[in-house]
Amino acid sequence: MKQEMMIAIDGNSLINRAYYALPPLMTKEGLYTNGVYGFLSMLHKLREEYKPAYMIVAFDRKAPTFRHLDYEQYKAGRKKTPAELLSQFPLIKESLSYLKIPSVELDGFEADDLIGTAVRLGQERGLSCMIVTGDKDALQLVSESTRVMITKKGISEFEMYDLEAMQARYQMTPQQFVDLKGLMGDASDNIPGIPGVGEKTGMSLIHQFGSVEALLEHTDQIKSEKLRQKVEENAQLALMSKRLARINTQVPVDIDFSLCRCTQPDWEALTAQFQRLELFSLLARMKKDKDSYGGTLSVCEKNDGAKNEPPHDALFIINTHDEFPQNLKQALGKAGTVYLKVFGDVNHVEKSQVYGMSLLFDEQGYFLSGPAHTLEAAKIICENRVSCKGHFLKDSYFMLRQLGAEGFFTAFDSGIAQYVAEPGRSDYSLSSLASAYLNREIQEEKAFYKDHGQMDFFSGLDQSLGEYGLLRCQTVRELEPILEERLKAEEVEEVYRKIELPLVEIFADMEYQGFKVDKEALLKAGKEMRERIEDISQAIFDLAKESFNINSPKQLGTILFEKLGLKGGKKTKTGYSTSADVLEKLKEKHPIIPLILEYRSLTKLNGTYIEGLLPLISPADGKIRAHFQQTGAATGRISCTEPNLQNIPIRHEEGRLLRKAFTADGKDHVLVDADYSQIELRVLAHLSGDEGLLEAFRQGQDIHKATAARVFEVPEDQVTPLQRSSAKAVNFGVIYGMSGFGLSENLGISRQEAQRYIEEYFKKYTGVKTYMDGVVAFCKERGYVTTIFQRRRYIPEIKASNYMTRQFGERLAMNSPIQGSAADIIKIAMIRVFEQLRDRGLRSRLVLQVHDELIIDGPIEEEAQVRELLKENMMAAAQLAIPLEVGMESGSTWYEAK
DNA sequence: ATTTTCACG
DNA sequence: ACGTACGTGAAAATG
Repeated sequence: MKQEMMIAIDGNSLINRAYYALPPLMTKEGLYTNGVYGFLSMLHKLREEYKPAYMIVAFDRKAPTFRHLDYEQYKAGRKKTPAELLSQFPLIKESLSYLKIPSVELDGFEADDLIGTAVRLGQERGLSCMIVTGDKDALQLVSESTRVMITKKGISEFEMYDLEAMQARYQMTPQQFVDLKGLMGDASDNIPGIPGVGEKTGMSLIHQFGSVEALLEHTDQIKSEKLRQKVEENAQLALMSKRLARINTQVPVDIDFSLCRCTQPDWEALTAQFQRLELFSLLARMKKDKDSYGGTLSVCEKNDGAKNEPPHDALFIINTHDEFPQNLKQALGKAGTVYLKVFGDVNHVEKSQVYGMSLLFDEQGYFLSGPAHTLEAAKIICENRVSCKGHFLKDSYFMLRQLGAEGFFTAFDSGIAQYVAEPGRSDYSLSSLASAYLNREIQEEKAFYKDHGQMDFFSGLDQSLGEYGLLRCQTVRELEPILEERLKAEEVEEVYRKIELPLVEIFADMEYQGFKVDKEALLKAGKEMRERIEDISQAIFDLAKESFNINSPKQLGTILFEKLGLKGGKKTKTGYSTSADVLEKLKEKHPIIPLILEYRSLTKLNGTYIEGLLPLISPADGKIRAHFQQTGAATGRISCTEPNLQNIPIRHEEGRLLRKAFTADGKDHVLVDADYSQIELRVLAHLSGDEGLLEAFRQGQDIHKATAARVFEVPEDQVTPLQRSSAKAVNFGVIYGMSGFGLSENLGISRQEAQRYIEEYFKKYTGVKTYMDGVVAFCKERGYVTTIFQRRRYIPEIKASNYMTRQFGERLAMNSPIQGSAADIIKIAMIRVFEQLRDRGLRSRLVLQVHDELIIDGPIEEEAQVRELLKENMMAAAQLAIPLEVGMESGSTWYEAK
């Protein structure tokens, strides 16, 4: 029979190695986990590779050890363990308890001693032993039946030492290793040894004499006079160092080997723990290797574990020249659910080219080659209201919409699900989810195309695309229960199902519709602008008496603050700030300043809004089709890219004129633009229940004026314009999680003054103050904040040790529920508006959302209906403590409709 | 790839 | 003594 093995691990050593070897990892709750992850990965790998029968982990204690009693300076000067690492110890110990691996620690002893003792006891029971540590001290424990694994590089490379390897590397016995350390000491433990003796000298002395004691007895035989003197002078140090270095294998500790015996973990507790620590892939790995964990496994347990390999669903390729199979038509119509993915080059300027569509339902995969089959299948899916599931279905829907299919029922979207569970991530790709949750590496779509060159769906490449599509569908299917469970656990299912999922097709449709643009108007505006830019540049160069790149903040800073000697050049890491608010203050100081401001404004308009937009206008129909990013903002807002139509100028007339180029789609059409009035302050009034704020809204007051009257203690009809605009800034400040500094910067007043405004505000709106304090306290306790509709945002920053970061976290905690609730509300309104337009058979369409504003393009004859429908649904989207108010304009261009 | 600036809510 | 108002995206310069 093969000898059974015990693995004994130096916990502290391995956690330290893991912590320093891996980049920082943080959960959305703010827990640091790189040490936990690295440690448990190593543990799993060891278990997998060596299949030990017993395992044990030893830890150091804070209390002084017997070595400290011997030598006060033992381990003196060690750096304090960073808090980010310290916090991971309890997490590891908890995990070990679920893994049913005992951890031992004892006041007065180090992990080394406990390991030495455990190994001795193990040997007495006839076990072979393996010690795992990063500390070479343990080499003294090597024996016939014990080997030592020393971490070498990162968390996956170890170096194995048995008697043979020790002989080869050091030409000495394990016992002599203690002697070696007696001579050379150990800087990290502050063990002195003999000054000037390092590994080289130490080893040669050991080779010559055998031990410290023998050396001290025969110092006359030392060849070098200098060395002899040093050894004699430091004889006591050497003896003490040797004592310190010797591991105590006789620690009075009771080790219960029945508890060390490897067995199945408490999977339930371990799963919960690993989900909290977001160690999804490690969990998957452990479950996959369940059967190597020892103990007994019931049959059913064995089957649900490993999910690394996708199941073998049958794959059918339907080529373009094939007839659309009759049986597929029927089966698809009857399918309750289909996982789908459309392949093509998604194009918002030219028409997209569709390669084909992957489907997975009833354990069968299909690849429908070419647009004709794809459209036919899509129509069946829509007509039969088959539940659609996929990853970022918006992209598939967009292409299907272009082909002519609409009316999908979205039942699961893994990208959106991950966003709701964890908004604010930067990567929501299927490959990242597959790797995190399933421990499966899959290619990104782009990488797939790169590997397979130009797609040619009339040839044999369908096979590989079909296989890839099936794999994607399978991966989504496997992610589904995991993500659904997560959404349930986080209580965000409602927001996901009722708000986010219905929006998937709506954004696809809005992208399909696009916004009509008057290209000629843009070209004309651009021409004028470039002429003015030319003139202004000349004037600037004349004043500067040299020409330079005005766009370069660096060059501009040099000209302004060095050559022209202007003052006030402050901030930024790299040099002078030349931002508008700095220049604004210098306006009167030099005639070049206003010119630069004008230059900046014009180049911005021309570069971003004319040159930037022109290439995005579709030659086919003169429309711009933005990309709506449903996972773009951590608060629940959407973002908009390529181009960003959510930041088209409006605040200054010069830029606002560009909105004349955004038009209704044809002479018989009109744009209707509806916006919420003060939605964020209304949300604040609702959330805080502040009587003053609520009353102001109930009475339909000008909210900034009302705030001014209270803060400055003047009757409302005597509020000056300056007071009103200051109060407006204060109101914004409240929403942003106001700081004295921020307000003072914004208003250009002193910090003390700004602080007074804030104090005055909170004195008058005590409900708001109480609410803000409450939401921060809630976040500190739970790690997240919620919106009215229970959307969550985790804010790890709020527990940061860094003051600035923590303050930032507090501002996020104050702002996110407000911004997020407003985002929820307009999203709900969008869904209702979209559905009603469809149900009433209207031809008007949503074309844009700008956070508190919805824009519809439609036939003039529908205008009255659309206006009513918009207002009704926007107002009814949420029942707050006060009514929501909606403003509305319409016109043939966006300029007029706003 | 990062920084600065500026457009919007 | 820090060095900040919240949420985005695009363009241009610079490392």
